Amino acid sequence: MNSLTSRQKKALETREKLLKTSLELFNKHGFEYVSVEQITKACNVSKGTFYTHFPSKYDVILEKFKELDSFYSTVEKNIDRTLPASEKILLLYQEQMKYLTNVVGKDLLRTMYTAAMTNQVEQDHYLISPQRKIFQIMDNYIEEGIELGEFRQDLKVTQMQTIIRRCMRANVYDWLIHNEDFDLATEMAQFTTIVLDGLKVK
Amino acid sequence: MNSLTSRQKKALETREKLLKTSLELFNKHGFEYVSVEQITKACNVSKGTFYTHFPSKYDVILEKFKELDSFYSTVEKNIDRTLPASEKILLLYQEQMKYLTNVVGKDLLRTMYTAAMTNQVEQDHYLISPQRKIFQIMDNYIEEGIELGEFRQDLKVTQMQTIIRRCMRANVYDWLIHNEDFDLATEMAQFTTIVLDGLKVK
DNA sequence: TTCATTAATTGACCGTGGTCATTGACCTCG
DNA sequence: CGAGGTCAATGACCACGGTCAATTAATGAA
Repeated sequence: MNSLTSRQKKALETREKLLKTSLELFNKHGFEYVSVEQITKACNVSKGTFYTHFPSKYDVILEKFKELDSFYSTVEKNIDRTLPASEKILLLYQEQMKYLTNVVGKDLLRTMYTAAMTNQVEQDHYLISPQRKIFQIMDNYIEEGIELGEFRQDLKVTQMQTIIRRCMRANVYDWLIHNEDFDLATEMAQFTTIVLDGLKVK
Repeated sequence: MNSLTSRQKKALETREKLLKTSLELFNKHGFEYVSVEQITKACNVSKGTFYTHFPSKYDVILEKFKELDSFYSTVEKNIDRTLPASEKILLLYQEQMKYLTNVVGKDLLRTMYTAAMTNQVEQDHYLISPQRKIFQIMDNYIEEGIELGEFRQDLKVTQMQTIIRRCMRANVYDWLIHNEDFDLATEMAQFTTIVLDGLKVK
């Protein structure tokens, strides 16, 4: 079962401590205002140690986002299967936006959206990876909507998927660059409704 | 007319030299790979001088974008006035995307989109400032479309404007985070068509 | 038990964007 | 003129994210 050597266990402990402390400090003071040294000092390790566990300061946050997947699975189960695809999509996004607003927060989200542009390294960023649970769920809804004649049939499925995803990022990005807070869930619903309207059979 | 003292003239010269050199170097090596010191050395001034003329490395780029406005005015004149509003909007965006792709380039654009998120300082970033010429033109088209019964009347004008603008940023942002190049103008057209469809009277 | 191998940890070090007290050329006005 | 003020220019300085050769200690084969 637990086939870790004591060395590996210790390393994992260090990693977890760094992760936890980082996120705590980010939440408290904001990502930009927390230095790596501050984190490592709080953990009583050296600066270099941080980088044996995480490729960069940004990558710590990715971990937080990967947690999200389990959340989406829960949401999916609570969505009435008999609803039309477009409404399911709206509901799923609605829940996601609430989560992003209330749990993740503008600061971490901003960091993610920035990293997606600047970290040219990774072939493709998590933000657009089709592996993401939420996209898989969404894709099912879209296929369903096409099959049941709710959506137009003249567009490729992949095109539609791209559009729906882009829709999401559009609202989040705009939320991030507006200092004046607007309600992300509401805006998302409005915008997405219009796009879905454009995707429906006339 | 030219009421500048010789000191002010010299300062302006320095500023222009810095601006020109910066943009040249950015174009040649990429924004991230050009240091402020590199720029100032090429201009035979000290590092500090750069910061008497520009608040930050990013801000140099803003200048480049402000040039854009004259370009939009030209485009507007070449658009057939008798076309429906939705087509005018599409054409204008089309031209903008070409310009961004061919003249501005991914690198500078990415910098802009990043700065919009990170520079919390400014009340509202250029990217969303309603003062931008392109938005003013767009807004006219939208009002026209509503008045002439092309667009739905149940949405506020400002809401529609927000949606159309968000539409633009959505495609640009996605273009920036996809390493795999896609044709920005084409994607923009597809996406915007669908949104405009959702905005039209049924 | 011994000792070469392996991997986590260290912290001095680098280059960067940005700051600011200081300088001195130029401007202004008596 | 000339003195006092102004402001563009300077460059040493700072803090930060990130690197890496050296160190340390756990591991496992003989």
